[in-house]
Amino acid sequence: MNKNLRNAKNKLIKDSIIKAAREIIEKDGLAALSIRKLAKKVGYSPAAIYQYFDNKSEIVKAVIEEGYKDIIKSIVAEHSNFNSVEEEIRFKLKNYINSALENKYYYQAVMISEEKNILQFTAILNSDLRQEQSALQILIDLIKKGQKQDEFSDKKAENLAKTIWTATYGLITRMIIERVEEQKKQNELIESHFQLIFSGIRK
Amino acid sequence: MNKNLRNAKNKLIKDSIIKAAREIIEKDGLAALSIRKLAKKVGYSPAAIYQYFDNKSEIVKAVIEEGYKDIIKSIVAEHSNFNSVEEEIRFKLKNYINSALENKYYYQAVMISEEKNILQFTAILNSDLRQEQSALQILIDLIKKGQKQDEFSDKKAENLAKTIWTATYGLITRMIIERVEEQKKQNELIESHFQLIFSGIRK
Amino acid sequence: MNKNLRNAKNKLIKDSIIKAAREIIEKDGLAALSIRKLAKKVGYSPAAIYQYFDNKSEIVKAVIEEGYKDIIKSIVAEHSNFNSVEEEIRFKLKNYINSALENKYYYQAVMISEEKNILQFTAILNSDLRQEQSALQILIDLIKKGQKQDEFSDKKAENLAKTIWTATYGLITRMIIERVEEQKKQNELIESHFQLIFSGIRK
Amino acid sequence: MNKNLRNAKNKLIKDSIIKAAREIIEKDGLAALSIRKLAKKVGYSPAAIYQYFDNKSEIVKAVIEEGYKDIIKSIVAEHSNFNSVEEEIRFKLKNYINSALENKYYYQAVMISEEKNILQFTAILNSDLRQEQSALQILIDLIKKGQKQDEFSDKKAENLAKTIWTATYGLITRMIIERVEEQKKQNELIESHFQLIFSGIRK
DNA sequence: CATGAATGAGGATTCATTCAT
DNA sequence: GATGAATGAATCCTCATTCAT
Repeated sequence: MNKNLRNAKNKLIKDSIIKAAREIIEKDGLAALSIRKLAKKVGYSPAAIYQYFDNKSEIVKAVIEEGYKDIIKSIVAEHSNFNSVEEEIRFKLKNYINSALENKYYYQAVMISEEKNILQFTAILNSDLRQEQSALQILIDLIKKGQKQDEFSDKKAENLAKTIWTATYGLITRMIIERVEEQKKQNELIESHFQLIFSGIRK
Repeated sequence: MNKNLRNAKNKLIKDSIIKAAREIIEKDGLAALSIRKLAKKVGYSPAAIYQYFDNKSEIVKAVIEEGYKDIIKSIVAEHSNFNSVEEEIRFKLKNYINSALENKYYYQAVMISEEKNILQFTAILNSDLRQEQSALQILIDLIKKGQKQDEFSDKKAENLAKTIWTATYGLITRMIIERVEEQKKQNELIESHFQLIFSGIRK
Repeated sequence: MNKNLRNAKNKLIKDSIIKAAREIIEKDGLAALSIRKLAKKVGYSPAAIYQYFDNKSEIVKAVIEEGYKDIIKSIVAEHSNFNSVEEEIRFKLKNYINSALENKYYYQAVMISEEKNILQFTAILNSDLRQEQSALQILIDLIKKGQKQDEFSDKKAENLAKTIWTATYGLITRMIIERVEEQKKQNELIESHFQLIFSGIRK
Repeated sequence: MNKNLRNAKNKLIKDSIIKAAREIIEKDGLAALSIRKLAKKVGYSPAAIYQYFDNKSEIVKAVIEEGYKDIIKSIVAEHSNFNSVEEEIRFKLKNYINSALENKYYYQAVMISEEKNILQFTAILNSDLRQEQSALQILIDLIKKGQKQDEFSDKKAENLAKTIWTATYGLITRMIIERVEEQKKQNELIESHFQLIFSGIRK
């Protein structure tokens, strides 16, 4: 159908805009994203952008949504069999960390933003802001599972999850800012991080 | 000497500019710092600012350089007698967290910076960058003390310190970004954070 | 005939565009009329509009041309029996004023226009421009009637009519611009206006 | 003094901006006034304009204020001895009308505007909007004077004044729109207008 | 030493209009 | 006939920076 074709084409262009926006953010930070720069990168006039998005903030939202999905995927990623819940959480957090480190500046730009649009995806602590709770919720569920299996101690799962999450965020961010890029060093830090966490919650 | 006098005066003015800039950053965030606003606050013309700093980014650099010391002070602050090393660490970290939360935007601006001059103060993980290791070193020393007193388990003190530090940084940063401002909520999160850490290192 | 059919259809669409434009003007003022808004309202694409009108100003012209007749109708409206000519004039002017106030922005757009096509309908003073003199002529005739019946003084009827007309136009326009919308206030002003006029022409 | 000189220079430029703005308005209407056009006309960059005015609306306000003063002056203009209040009012209104006709488009642009900034000067009917009531107040005072001297009938002075004013506004506006430019015709219309008014209020 | 004046570049949007399809 | 896509020009406004004075 003609209409389908058009929709597809439309989506293609939308995607190319999002991609360009993401690249700008990754390279120069969220603050550097301007419609003009974006349009130039995509090869359109600034006005043309508005045919695909209502305003800048819609673009930002789309970029984040799109991009955050990727990061979240890493934590949702199923894996056949784990010997313990700890192993499962380790595996998922590791995935998340790697995924974040592969998109350093993008991750940072996104996580630092105080725009409502974005906080709705990134908020961990403030549930008033959060809309999609997937990431945190998954962690909470896993902890509860671990508690049921008598693997973890009986602290409030939500608090544990939040704490683990902020701690992990801190680790990732410092690694990015301080340019810890050597695999070995990264792994050492991550391992140390996990050890602290899990000796903290293990029974 | 004439020259000395001039230098002194020059430094005085530079300092007043830095102070004003810091206040603006703290009040409205780094993005809100403009030369015009700054000049107005200092009582000079925008052009005059350029007699003391080459450009805006020099000012930002100076502000940040100038001020991390304040934040660090909070952790050095001596306090007479503690019943345990844990108590001492809790006390100092709490001080640090409070100090950071009292200077939210400023703290964030400082900690996010990737300038070498600044990383020299703020780097936790990358010892190549760090020059003055005070903050981290204090924590390492405390952990070692706790280990000697058989209070803490025998993991590598430096790694523990780094992990605690990045975790704490993560907590602070998320509280700032997500505007967790209620005292009660803050304390709950901080307590949860401490519990995880200390059950992780306690013997 | 095919051609006739086509023409008819064409006119139908043109009319729907004009109608939509008029509604926009009436609702938000002439300045708010944009092709996009118009197209949306008619259910066409902006580009389609250009198949029926060369450009925006043609549309505006058409809207205005189309519609003054409506306003004029209000003054022609017959009414059975009046006790005096004054009463009749009052009745008709009141009708006219109300009709104008019900189409505020539209009325204003029409009356302000300096297009020849439109002045042909709206001109009061300049008889060179006026073609259809209905509105003014009616007033002139009424005044003459009043003079014959010894109700009005013997000034030149045409001048009186023009003066009454411009005065009424002034009243309406100021009420629109200054948003005098309360019925009571409107009536008070209109009554005061009539009193001045009629004590000016009564014998 | 240096400062005085600067202030004077500053005022000169401000005035030149106002003058240019006024010319644009007179030529193409208020809607055509843009900062860019204005800057070009004055020979400055758009940004420079903002050194003299905070924003566009301040400019518009200044233009009106400045210009409306001129028009108002005409009505305030003292004249030695009048034989009657009627004569005085006639004289002042005549001045006002002439002054308006000398600045046709400017007058129209100003009087048609619905911006609060401007209505504050131009509002006649709606005293909520009006701030500087000079023009209307003068007329009210004159009417009261005429009533005291038993020259005018005892209708409510404020209503009379408003009615006279809106009527006069209507006359002026129609003369402008319909391009009644011949002196003789203008005078005839004005005279007819005055006759209606004064036979309406004379005792 | 200080500043007022000036600017170019850039910020987000909106608009009338065109043109290939 | 109709439209989606595209654009250039315009809107107001802000900013860091420069320079003559």
